Amino acid sequence: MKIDPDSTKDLSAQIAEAIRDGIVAGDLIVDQRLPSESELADQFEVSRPTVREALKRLAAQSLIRTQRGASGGAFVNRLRFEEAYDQQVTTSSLLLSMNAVSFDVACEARYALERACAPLSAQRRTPDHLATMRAEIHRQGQPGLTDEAFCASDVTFHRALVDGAGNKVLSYQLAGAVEAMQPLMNMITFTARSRETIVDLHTDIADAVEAQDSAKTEATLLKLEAYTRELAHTVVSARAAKKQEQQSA
Amino acid sequence: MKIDPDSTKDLSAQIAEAIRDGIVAGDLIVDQRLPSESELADQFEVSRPTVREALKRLAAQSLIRTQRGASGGAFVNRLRFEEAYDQQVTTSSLLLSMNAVSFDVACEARYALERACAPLSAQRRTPDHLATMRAEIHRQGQPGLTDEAFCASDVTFHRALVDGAGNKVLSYQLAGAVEAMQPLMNMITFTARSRETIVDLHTDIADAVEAQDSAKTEATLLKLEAYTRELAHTVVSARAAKKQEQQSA
DNA sequence: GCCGGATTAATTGTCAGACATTAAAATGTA
DNA sequence: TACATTTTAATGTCTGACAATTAATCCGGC
Repeated sequence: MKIDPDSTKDLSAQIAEAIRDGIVAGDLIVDQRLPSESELADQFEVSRPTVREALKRLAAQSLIRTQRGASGGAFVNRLRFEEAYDQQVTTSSLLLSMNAVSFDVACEARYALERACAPLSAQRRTPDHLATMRAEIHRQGQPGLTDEAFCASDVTFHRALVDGAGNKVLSYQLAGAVEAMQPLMNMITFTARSRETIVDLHTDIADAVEAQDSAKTEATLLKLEAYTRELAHTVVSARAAKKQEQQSA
Repeated sequence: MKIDPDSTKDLSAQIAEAIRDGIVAGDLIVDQRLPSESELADQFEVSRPTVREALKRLAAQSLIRTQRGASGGAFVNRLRFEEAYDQQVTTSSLLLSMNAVSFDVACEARYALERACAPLSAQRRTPDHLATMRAEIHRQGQPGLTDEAFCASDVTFHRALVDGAGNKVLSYQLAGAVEAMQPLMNMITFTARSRETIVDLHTDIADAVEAQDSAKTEATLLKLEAYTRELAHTVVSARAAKKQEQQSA
C-alpha cells in the first residue's frame, strides 16, 4: 500500500484511494482496525493532518468509522443498505436537479423499475406490505392533507410495493430512484379530483398485489405512470400560460 | 448556515452537512465559489484544518471541487452521471460483498431491472447499440478468451442493451447493478458449452431488439437469467462436493 | 499603444507541535 | 470480588508557519 510521490493528485486523495482499494479488494476486512493516524502518517511519510483528511474522505463514504479513546481508531465499516441508501438519495436528487433531467425521463425510469418489481411483489408480498399500502391509501384520501404530505405518503406506498418483492438489492436501487423524484413530484399541485384518481389507482394496485395478479399490477402501474405524466404536463403548460400572460400584461 | 456548538458529532461533519444542505437545497448553485477556507473558519468559528476536513468530505462525494492559486477555492461541482456512476459501482460492490448477498438475489435484481429496460430498448435502440451488441457477441465466441474477458464483454453487451433504452437515469441505475455483479460473475468458470449457450441467447436478444420485439426480448432475458442461475448452482455444488472430498480424505 | 515577461497576491496543500477530550484498560482499595 | 481511581492511547482541535500554484497586476521594451 504505497503512494506516488509526484502525482498531480492531493496526497490525501491518494492515501484515501490506497486504503479504499484495500477495502474493496478485501485486504482490509470488516471491523478490522486501521493503524493509528500517527502510524499511518509514518507509513505514508506524510503529516497527521494529511492522513486525517484522507480518513475523512473515507468516512464521508461510510467506508470507515472512527472511535475515540484508548483502543479507539478507524475501523473498516460494514456498509449497510440504509447508509448506502441515504447517499444514493442525495446523489440521485442532485443528478436530477443539476443535469436538468426532465420530469418525463425521471418518471419513465421510475415506473419502468417499479414494474420490474411488480411480478415479484405480487408473488411474495406479506400481510405487512399490504397493510402499509392500505394505510397509506387511507391517508391519501384524507382531506386537508398538504401536497408535501400527500407526496410523502405516495413514496411510502410505493416503497411498500417495492419492498414486497423481498429483494434487498431491488429495494435499495429503486427506493433511491423513487425518493429522489419526490422534489420533482412536489412541484405538482394535486387537485382534489387528481388525488381521487390516484387513490383509485393505488387501490387497484393494492387489490392486484393482494390477489397476486402480476399482470394487472403492471397494467395499473402503466396507467398510473401515464396519469402522472399527464398531470405534470398540465401543470407545466398552466405555468407557461400564466407566465406568458404576465409578460404580455 | 450555522452549526450546533455541543452536538455529539464532529465539527467537521457538522460543517460538511451544513454546506451539503446548502447545495441540495439550491442555496449554493453550480460553479458558485465557496468562501475561502480562512473565511469559512471565521464564519463557523473553527480552525482551518477543521474546515479542510469538512471540505474533503464533500470532495469525496464529488459535491465540490477545489482549485489552487489566486482566485482558486472550492466550487460547487456539477455532479455528472459518470462520477456518480463510479461511486455507485464501488458502493454496490461493497454492499454485495459485505452483506453477503447471495448470487441468486443479486442475479434476480439485475435481470428484473434489465427486463424493465427491454421494452424501451426494443423501441428506441439505434444502429450503434445493435452494432455494439453484435460486436460483443462475436468476441464472446472467440476461443481462448479468458473468463474475465468473457465477463467484461458480457457487461458491455448488457450495457448496450440498457443504453438502448435512451434513458440516462435508467442507464445510471442499472449499469451500476450490472457492473457491481461482475465480481460475482467472475467466480463462475465458463465451459465452452456454457459459453455457446450464452452466445446463442445473446444472439436471440440482439435479434429480438433489432426486430423491436419487446416480448421476445423479455422472454429471452428470462431464459438467460434462469441459465445463469443454473450455472452458478452447478459451480457452487461442484465446489461443495470438492470440499467435502478433501475433508474426508 | 500594445505585448510579453516578471512580480505580486491570494488561495489551497502540507507540515510540525501542542493541547483537549474521550474511553478503555490497568491499578489500587475496601 | 467489586468498585473507584489513575493511567494511557487514541482521536478531535487549534495555532502558526511554509510550500506550491495560479490569476491578476505591473512594468519595460518595442
